Formats: sequence, C-alpha cells, structure tokens
Amino acid sequence: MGYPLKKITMADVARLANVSKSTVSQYLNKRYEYMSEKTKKRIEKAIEELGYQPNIVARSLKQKSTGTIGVIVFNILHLLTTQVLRAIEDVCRKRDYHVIVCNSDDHPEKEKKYINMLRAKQVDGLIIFPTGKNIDIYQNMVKEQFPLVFIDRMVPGVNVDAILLDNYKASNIAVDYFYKQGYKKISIVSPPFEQHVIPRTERIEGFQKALSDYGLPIKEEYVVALELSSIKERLKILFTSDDPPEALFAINDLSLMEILAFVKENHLRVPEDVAIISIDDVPFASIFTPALSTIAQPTFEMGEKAADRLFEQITQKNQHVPKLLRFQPTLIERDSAKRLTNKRGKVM
Amino acid sequence: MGYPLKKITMADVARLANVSKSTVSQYLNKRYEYMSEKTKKRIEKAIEELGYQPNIVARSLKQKSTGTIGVIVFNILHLLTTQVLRAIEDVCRKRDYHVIVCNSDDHPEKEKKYINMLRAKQVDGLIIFPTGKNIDIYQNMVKEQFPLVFIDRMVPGVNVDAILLDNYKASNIAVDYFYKQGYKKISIVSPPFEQHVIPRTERIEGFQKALSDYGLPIKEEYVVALELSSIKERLKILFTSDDPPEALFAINDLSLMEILAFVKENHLRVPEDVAIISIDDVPFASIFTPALSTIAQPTFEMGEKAADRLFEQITQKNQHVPKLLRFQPTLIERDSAKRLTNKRGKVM
DNA sequence: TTGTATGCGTTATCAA
DNA sequence: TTGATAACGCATACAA
Repeated sequence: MGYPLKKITMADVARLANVSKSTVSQYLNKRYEYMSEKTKKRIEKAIEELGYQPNIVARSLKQKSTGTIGVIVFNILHLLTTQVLRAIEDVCRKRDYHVIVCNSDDHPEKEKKYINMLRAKQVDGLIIFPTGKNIDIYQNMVKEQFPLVFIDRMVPGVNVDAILLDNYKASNIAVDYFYKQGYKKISIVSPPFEQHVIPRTERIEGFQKALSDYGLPIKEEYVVALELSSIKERLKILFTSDDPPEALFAINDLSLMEILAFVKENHLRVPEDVAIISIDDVPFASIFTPALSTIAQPTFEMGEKAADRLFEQITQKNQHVPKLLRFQPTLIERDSAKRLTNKRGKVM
Repeated sequence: MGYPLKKITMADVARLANVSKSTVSQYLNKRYEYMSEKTKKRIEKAIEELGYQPNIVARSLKQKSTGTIGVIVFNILHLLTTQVLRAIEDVCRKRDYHVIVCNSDDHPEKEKKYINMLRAKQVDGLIIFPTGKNIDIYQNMVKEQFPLVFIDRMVPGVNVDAILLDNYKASNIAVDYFYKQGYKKISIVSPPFEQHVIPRTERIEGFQKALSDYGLPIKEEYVVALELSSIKERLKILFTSDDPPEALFAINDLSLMEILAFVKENHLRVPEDVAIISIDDVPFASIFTPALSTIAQPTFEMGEKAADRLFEQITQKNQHVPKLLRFQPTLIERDSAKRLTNKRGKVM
C-alpha cells in the first residue's frame, strides 16, 4: 500500500466481492435491475476498498467509442479559436466527452497528420478549421460517414456540416455604417488574398459588392491585402497620396492591430483623420481611445452549434444531412467611426 | 466500396498479404530486422490497398500508454493559459503525443471530476493549473507516482513539480521602476485576496515587502483587492480622496482592464495623473496610448518546461525528484509609467 | 439474479 | 524469418 502498485482491475474487485466480473460490470454500468441489494453493497465496498478506477481504454476498445473528439484549429493563440473551443468544451462536458486540441498552423501537412492520428486514436468525431488543402482526406471521411464538422471555412465540393460567419453581411454592415456616418472613401485592410481562405475572400468580395450597391467608388488601391508586416508601409503610401481614404475596414483583429499601430505611429486622429471598423470584437475595444466600433462574430454560438451538429452525427450516423450554416455578425457601435460633427469643419 | 464499411484490422491485412498478424505487427513497429524484403513489400501493398489504419486504442490497452496527456486549465479564454497550452502542444507534437484540454473554472469539483476521468482514460500524465483544494487527490497521485506537474500555482504540502513565476520579483520590478521614475505613492490593484491563489498572494506580499525595502509608505487603502466589478468604484473613491496614489500596479491583465476603464471614464491622463504598470504583457500594450509598460511572464518557456518535466516523469518514472521552478519576469518599458518631465510642473 | 465464455485489435512470448 | 497463442481490461450473449 502506497507503493507504485499495479493497477486494480475489475477482476480484483470481483474477487474481493466474491462475484464474477460480469456482475461488477453490470454494477458499473448501473444495470441494477436484477441485482440484489447485498451484492450491490459488496461490490461497492470492494471498489471503495481497492480504490478501483475503471479503464476506459479497455471499454473503448470493446464499445468502439472513446468519448473523445478531436478539434483541429489553426492556432489556439487566436482569440476566435479559444472562444470557439470554450463553447465546444462546454457542450462536451455535459456529455462527459473530452476534447483533444491540435494546432495545424494552417499547414495542410500538419492537418493531415493530425487527422490521421486522431482517427487512429479512434476519436468519435472531428471539428476542423480546415486548411482546405486535403480534399481527398476530407472526402474519404464523408464517404465513410465519419462525424465531421468544418468551422470558419468551408471547402467547396466537400459535403459536410460547416459553420460560417455571414461574411458578406459583415462587410455590408461596415460599408453601410460608414456610408450612413458620411464616409465615402473606404479602404479595406486584410492579410493576403487567398482563394481558399473563405472568410477573407468573402469579406473582400462582400466589401466590393457593398461599395457598388451604395454607389461608392471602388478604387483598386483601397484594397490593401498584404502580409501583416507590409500593411503599415502601404497605408503610409495611401495616406500620403492625393486621395487618401477616410475610413478603414479591418477584416479581422490582426489587420486591426496593424491599422492601430499605423495610426499611432503617424499621429492620426480617429475618427477625425480616419474612421475605423473591424470584424472581431477585440477585448480592448471599449477601453481604447477612441472606443473601437467593431463587428462581432457570435463565436460561442458558433462553437456550440459545431459541437451540437457533431453529436447529432455521432448519435444518428445514418440520416444526418450536411448543412452550411451561416451565423449573423452584429455591429457594436462605439466611437471609432462616428459621424463627424463640425468640430473640424468636416461635414458628412 | 464507398459504403459505411466495417473497420479494416490487422487481421485483414494479414489475410490479404498472406502472413500472420504478428508479422504485420512487426512491420508496423518497424522491426524489420528479420523480415524478408518480399513479405515487407506484400504487407506494404496490402495496407495500401485496404487503406488500413492501426487502432491505437487497442495498442494502448496492450502497452499501457496512450500517447496522450491531460491539461486542466482554469479557463482557456485566459491569455496566459492559451500561451502555456501552445507551448505544451508544441513539445507534445514532437513526441507524437496529444493533449486533452479541460477547463476547471477554478472549481475544485470540476477539477476533481476531470482528474478522475482523465486518469480513467489512461492519460500518461497531467499538467494542472491547480485549484489547490483537492489535496487528497493530488497526494494520491504522488503516492502512485503518477506523472504530474503543477503550473501557475503550487500547493503547499504536495511534493510535485511546479512551474511558477517569481512573483516577488515581479512586484519588486514594478516598485523599483516606479520608484526610480519618481513615483512614491503606489497602489496595487488585484482581484480578491485568497490564501491559496499563490500568484495573487505572492504578488501582494512582494509588493508590500518592496515598498518597505524602498522606505515607501504602506497605506492600507492603497491595497485594492476586490471583485473586478467593484474595482472602478473603489478607485474613484481613492482618487477623490485627499491623498490619491500617483501610480497603479495591476497584478494581472484583468485588473489592468479595470484600471484602464476607470482611467478612460474619468478622463485621467497617463502617466501625468496616474502611472500604470501591469503584470502580463497584453497584446495591445504597444498600440495603446500611452503605450503600456508591462511585466511579462515567460509563458512559452513555462509551458515548455512543464511539458519537459512531465515527459521526464513519464519516461523515467522512478528517480525523478520534484522541484519548484521559478521563472523570471521581465520589464517591458513603454510609456505608461515614464518619469514626468516638467511639462506640467510636476517633478519627480 | 449471477456466472461463463468470447471478442474487441493490438503486442509479446516463444516455437517452429 | 515467421506464426500460434496468450494476454491487455472490459462488455455482452447466453447459460445457469
């Protein structure tokens, strides 16, 4: 006792309680129906005495279900990710499921490896922020009806549940708000354009669509889609040109950070010199000066729904029909894009 | 083919390749030493053809090692947590280990349940941000020599590896810096004092110690340790008193947020009206105005070390001697606590 | 109401 | 160089 002793198994409990393994198993699975009170007590006591803990691995092997799911994210450091993860874990907890978290860093190779390893570990399902580059593997999972949900991005041609923001709507909200506040020259700021990065693509498209809907000019130079490290430099050029934008639309928090750094370095006033709106309601939005107007994603609802859909697949594997679900962004109006009164002579 | 077909097992591969299961197993475990080239090829081909994937659950059962560890955090939404997690996952990835992440919300009951369930799932080890309230369970793990590492907090009387910040040092850095910049009336802002929350306790203690070392007055009212929701109110009182502090030391990012909200609402200037330093290098520190001076924790190093220590225990269970490891905080000097020039007549 | 026997998919031991 | 066979710890059909 107290020594690095060997594991206690069901057999030990059975022996001590003077019953068979099956009876112990019954007990553990709460199938008390045909069990006498005294054997119940005896087993209980034996378990207590030995400090027995069931081995879920063995059970999983038998039952073909591990009670764990895998979640492959781009990077857990990203805020959206942690919020989605928290929501997923909350629904998993209610079902006594656990979550294995992996970072793909948006690298198809890492993603591939994780998918294979997690499936080898017999996870009951997978929620993935997909790189979009492992189509064969995705297809294989749908063919095998392996429970799978995509989130943040969808992959054209792969017919699975996907949880996405209504990105077009988000861009539209931004343009609409700017427009109504009197800003006409609007620039969008984004990481580099990449076909398969759906949110980025859709937000940029949505932006252009909205501009044209509102009859606003679409200037090529106003679409700044660059590596984060070159954004400030480009903005500098833009703002020293003859025709600088009046407003900046950051398609995510990373772009926003670059904009704010640019604004600070160049001592621009917000919103007098530039109005700003971003997608992603960053935690410091309200304490910033000026308080930042943002377009929030319902991240928790999205994570929750992803988990719900996954469990739907897990529990009723057969007749689940995949859907593309769009969640609505909401404007959180603060001060960074407010209409200018005539403080500075500038009128809407 | 294409239907929700049954799992391919080693037996199927063996049959197709016309060898025994054991031979396939050899192959999979790369024990080629006594294997002829042609059986090797045959097996390889069969695996390919069938799309065989090994079942790690079965392997785990046999080998008593699952290749997964559990990490129980307070809340994945907390920045420190995600950084530590990222570091842990990076070292796990190199060893083909996976990480199950659970949120205890600092509730002993949840923590207890997770510890039990994860152990039932046969995780190879556990890294815990401990609530500190499940002493019996912790003790039990050390007694059984179950691989275990604490991080962020330690638990007096529980002899396990623990990774902590040098909290005293952190407080000392803050006081030292304030002092040298000419601030003498320093207030500390923290969530409520609780004995077992080591970082909080140590930071407050360290603060008081530092004040006395520097011969600065220790005013009871200057220790603001309250629920986040009451901090602003209390600061208001403090700053409308006869003797308001000149500097505020936030012991973590949450306290900092309250301070910044307070400062904004009351239109105080930083550092002219209040100087500010916080522990935790928040992501917006450098783009804030004024840029925030912070004391950073080496979060990634800490996570990495936690994982390293855990693997040390996993691989050499016997002669591992538990240690309390302290990591050094570093001052990141920016503008929120800079010495005042005589702009406003105020002198150091 | 409880026990026996078998199987889950591997790995390991020992023969062959 | 390869193959039977017995574990691993649990669950379940069936027997008793």
